[in-house]
Amino acid sequence: MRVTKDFLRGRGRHAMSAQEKDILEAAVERVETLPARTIVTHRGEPVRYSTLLLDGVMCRYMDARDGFRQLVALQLPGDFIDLHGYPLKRLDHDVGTLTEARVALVPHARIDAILAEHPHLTRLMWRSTLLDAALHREWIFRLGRLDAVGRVAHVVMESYHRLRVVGRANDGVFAFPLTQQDLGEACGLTGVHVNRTLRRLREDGLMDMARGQVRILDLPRMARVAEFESDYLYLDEAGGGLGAAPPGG
Amino acid sequence: MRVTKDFLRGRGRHAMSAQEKDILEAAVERVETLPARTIVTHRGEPVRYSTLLLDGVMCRYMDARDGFRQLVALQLPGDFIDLHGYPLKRLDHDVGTLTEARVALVPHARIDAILAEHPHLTRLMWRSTLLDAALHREWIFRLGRLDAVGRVAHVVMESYHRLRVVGRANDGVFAFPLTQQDLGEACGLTGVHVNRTLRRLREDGLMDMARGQVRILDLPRMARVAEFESDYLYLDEAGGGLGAAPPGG
DNA sequence: CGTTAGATTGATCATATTCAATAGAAGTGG
DNA sequence: CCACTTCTATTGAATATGATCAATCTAACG
Repeated sequence: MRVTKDFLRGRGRHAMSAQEKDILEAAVERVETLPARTIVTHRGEPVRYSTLLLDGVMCRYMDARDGFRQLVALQLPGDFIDLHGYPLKRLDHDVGTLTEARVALVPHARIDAILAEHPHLTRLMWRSTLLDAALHREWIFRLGRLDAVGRVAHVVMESYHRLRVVGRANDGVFAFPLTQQDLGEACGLTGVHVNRTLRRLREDGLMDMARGQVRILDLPRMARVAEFESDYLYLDEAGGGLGAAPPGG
Repeated sequence: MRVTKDFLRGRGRHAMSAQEKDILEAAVERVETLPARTIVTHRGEPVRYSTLLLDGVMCRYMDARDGFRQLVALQLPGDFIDLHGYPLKRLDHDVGTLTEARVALVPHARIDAILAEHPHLTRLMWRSTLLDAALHREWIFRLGRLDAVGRVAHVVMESYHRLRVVGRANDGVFAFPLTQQDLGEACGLTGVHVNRTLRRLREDGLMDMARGQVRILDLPRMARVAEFESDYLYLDEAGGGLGAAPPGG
């Protein structure tokens, strides 16, 4: 199985030529499996590799003084997690696993080579980091403008759409192995309040989350309470949207 | 005056060679002045130019259903505002001015040329978009984990540090022409509550904001209540941090 | 079958919102 | 320079939302 199979899948990957896929594949140095609930990169330390998540759920987060943490991103299969670390050389946040995770490691030196020789592939990698930035913005909106119900519904909707394009969700059902505490850390809420919020969503027939599985029961109403519009995910639309066709295939 | 004077100033610009500065300068098609409180780019519409902010304050924001808006970024002089639009081709948010603004426009076609020929400069531009992403993450933290006092203090501290590196702030004093309403839209608070929060900060001797000017009176205490650590701004530190020296200069 | 992490519920408290009114500052036209 | 308008800032009272603290309860697992 090719390790870059899910990278940018459904989000601009069609613009990648077969040759470019090979180049990216060859940039992977090795594949590792990380245990659940492990810190992978600490804020501030120099990074020399970027990580492509193959399976599992990881997160990026920042710690507050009171011991609580704030997730700033949820990373799902296909995400080139810390490609940000390539131009930045160090990260401003921690990276960790939530579940056991299988990752492919790409040394920055090999990315240098891609930059020097493959402008179109460079633009795709650049693009993938900007998809992250777009998610960040939506998270800002979520935290700044939505109430608890909206926030929880929003994370769930976002995760659903992202998992669907990489073949891990269908008909509103998907594995979502976060605790209510984790969800709270993503939504700026306490775990207790997430619990009450989930009960509300369940009683209203919008969704249901139990034993690591989410079932969205009413997509239109979920979208409404979450003020969710999927355009910010840049899922492939008719006409593509990446400009010029890729070279070489 | 060269229009790219403030681009990446204090944030990795030292890694740019004289030749690279010329190339970037030449990529500018024209300079415009935009009136205050104007929408520059609408969510979803295709973008063909990216905008370098020379003077003034602009913002990126998203609208909520209830009519309120959430700022997702505050753009200050030297910012290459919507370079994000280059790999993405359309934006997921609106861009507008808060004050009158002077901007330089760079056609995407010219960025294509830079990508094809200047990998190091490409990495710098990529980097500049990732500095935005780092700010986004900090905003998520701010909204998710800080109370009103912390949030307001945090925006102010961030703006101060950013304005200082482009020579627009000194000794804790700087022009900051946002209304309390604007500040609320950045902090996920109502304008009314921003007012009460500013009063608190003033009465506690931390800072003071009036008639478009901020005076930070106690930097250490401001940093504490805002849980502010400036590392995420990637201000130039000893040793640089951009890896290999630039070519050609 | 005990252990443990996570989920659930209740009671109380803190923080920010909402609604409403008033005050002040800046800009406009006479 | 003043009257007028408008936008912004300020304050109060009532309300709503989510946090905190403290118990259970439940499911998964050795």
